[in-house]
Amino acid sequence: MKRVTVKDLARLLSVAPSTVSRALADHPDISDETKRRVREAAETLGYIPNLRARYLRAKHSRLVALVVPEVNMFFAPSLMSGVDGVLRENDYSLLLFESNDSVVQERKLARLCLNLSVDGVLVSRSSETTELSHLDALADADVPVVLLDKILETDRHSTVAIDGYGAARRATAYLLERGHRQVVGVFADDRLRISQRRAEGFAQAFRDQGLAALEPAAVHVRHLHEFEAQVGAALDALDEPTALFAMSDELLVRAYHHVLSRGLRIPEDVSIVAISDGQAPQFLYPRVTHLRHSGYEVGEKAAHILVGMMRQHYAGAALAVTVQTEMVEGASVRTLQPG
Amino acid sequence: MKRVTVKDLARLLSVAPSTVSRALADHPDISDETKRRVREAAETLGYIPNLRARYLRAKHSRLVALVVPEVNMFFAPSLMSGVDGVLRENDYSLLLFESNDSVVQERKLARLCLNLSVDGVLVSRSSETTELSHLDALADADVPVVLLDKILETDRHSTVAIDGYGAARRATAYLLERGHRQVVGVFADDRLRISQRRAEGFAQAFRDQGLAALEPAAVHVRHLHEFEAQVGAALDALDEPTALFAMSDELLVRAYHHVLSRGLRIPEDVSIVAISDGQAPQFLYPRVTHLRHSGYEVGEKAAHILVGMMRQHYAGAALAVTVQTEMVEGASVRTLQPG
DNA sequence: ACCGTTTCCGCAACCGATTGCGGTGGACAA
DNA sequence: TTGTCCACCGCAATCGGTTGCGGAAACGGT
Repeated sequence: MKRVTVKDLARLLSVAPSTVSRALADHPDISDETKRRVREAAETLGYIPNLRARYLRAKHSRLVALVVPEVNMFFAPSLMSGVDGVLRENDYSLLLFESNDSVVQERKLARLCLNLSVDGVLVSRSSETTELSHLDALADADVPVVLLDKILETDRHSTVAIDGYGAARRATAYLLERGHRQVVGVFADDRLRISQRRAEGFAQAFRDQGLAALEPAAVHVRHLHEFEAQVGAALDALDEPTALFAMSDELLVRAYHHVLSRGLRIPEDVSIVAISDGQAPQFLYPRVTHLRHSGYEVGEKAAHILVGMMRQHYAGAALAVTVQTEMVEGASVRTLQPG
Repeated sequence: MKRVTVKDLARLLSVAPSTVSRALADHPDISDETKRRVREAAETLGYIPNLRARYLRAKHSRLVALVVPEVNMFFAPSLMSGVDGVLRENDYSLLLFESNDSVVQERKLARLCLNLSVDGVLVSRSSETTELSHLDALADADVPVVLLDKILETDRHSTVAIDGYGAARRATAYLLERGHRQVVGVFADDRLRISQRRAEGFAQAFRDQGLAALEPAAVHVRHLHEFEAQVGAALDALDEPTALFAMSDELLVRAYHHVLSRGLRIPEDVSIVAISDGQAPQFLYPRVTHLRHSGYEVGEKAAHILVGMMRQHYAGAALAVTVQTEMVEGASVRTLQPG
């Protein structure tokens, strides 16, 4: 069934397409009688306005692209929900792209965004991405870009991310304050800024407690399939590890499984804390004490900033928003008796 | 910075826009010399083709909408990845929409798809959706629709879903064959076709073993916050429950936590099996025996069918694809000694 | 020298809308 | 009667491309 267009309506009613357009838009230049007739015809013929045509003319698309490294079960869903909610409220539609953790792909996608003339782009960078030059083309074309979650320091684009440093520091302090000394920190790829920052927070917590002498055991897991081997080795390297810190949900659930499969109990033998969005800690047993950061909130904030930029056709300077985390106590940490 | 258009290039080179267009498309009517000049100019001026304009003219959009009830951490991510992969291969872009489990929203989104003239739609229906009339408008406009995962029987649209009935039946049989008799089945909202089918498979397994007399204990959890109460009651109602079946990951992780928090051990006190996409069973301890169905595969298949339909501008009859599940043994089930 | 082919390119319409500007016709005042 | 104003609507351009058709120039053959 061919779609009905403004021209079809115009022909049927023996008026000009422009009249139909204006009538539908309730323009004051059109008489009530004509408006009525046009609306009626539109209704009975099942006229469906073509937004793409309208937007082409208006030089925008009301499309926003979200580029993520991969849609994994941790974090991505809540982030996407946050973004989606804000965009829907503002009548934007969400284009989802996966970069599969490849810069090449990320570059292609940036290009595609330009080709589709999206109004704005949200990027969570791939692990391969070490510089942002491929986003320059977007900025050059006046397409606002906001980096979220997995960001890179930059003053060209606004960024939204959690305070990973602070969260790691507080989480680690939580363990140290309860007498833990033999702590293994589990981090993701050390080439990621996000991992580096959290590892710094981890180390800083030791210094805060005057334990600088204690070399903190930090493991950086580049590939998940090496998890068992790496974390296992780190655990073995310590005399008697009593606690473990995981910088993300993904690492937390693996650490959880690893610890239990070693025959160790939580928290009797090993205590665990993590940085998490709070879902996994809920269904693991015992519930895991964690510094909760809302992916939803990160998505929302980033989307809000983007919407603002799109509205004002580019606002002022680039923002660098940091989302704070909140401590949620579970039952995964034991307080050690001194001695 | 204003974007360079075909007309700009044409003006600069003193040729017609049509010539530029054809040169860029490598049309045989254009001389090599002209093609060279055009390409060079396009390169130096940083010409970026506007796909929306091109597609408008071509009467398509290379946009595919994916409508899901909610982007939760279970299932949705893998499904989306599967869809995304296939679409990307075929040069379609993915529009993601959340219906928030509301029919009203689902209806609005269907309308939006029409307004944006997407080339195809993938729908996982909301829990409120009991009939598909709001999708008729799409079909009427020759927009192919494929239902996936959370489907509804229909002969108007193609569907892709897993064999929930068979999976539930096999999973339950697995327990019964190992001597379990006091089995609690945990299901989602009983108004969902998907829950009903799985509950049927659950019940059928009992009949298969000649245990029809044994009234199977099936719990339907409509709202997650009632989980503890409902499943707790079901467990209490049995003399000595020895096993539990969960129809989804979401229910599995909650059941896992619930069982452990009761002080019961897995599998010594309670055995667990589930239908799952295989992620959660990997990081729970012990690993959970499950019937694995790949959300990725569901997404892929649905996307493939859709692409086929879009290509041939509507294929033949509606397909009803059923994705089979595969048994993955963990260590969550104990074999009971008779007596 | 004449005619048929090629080669190469431009005109103008089109996709489906929106919008600036100009024009017609009627009402009404002078 | 003439002028003015307003209500109402259409023309044509525009967004940024693609494409059917036709035509000019060059070329080749006889």
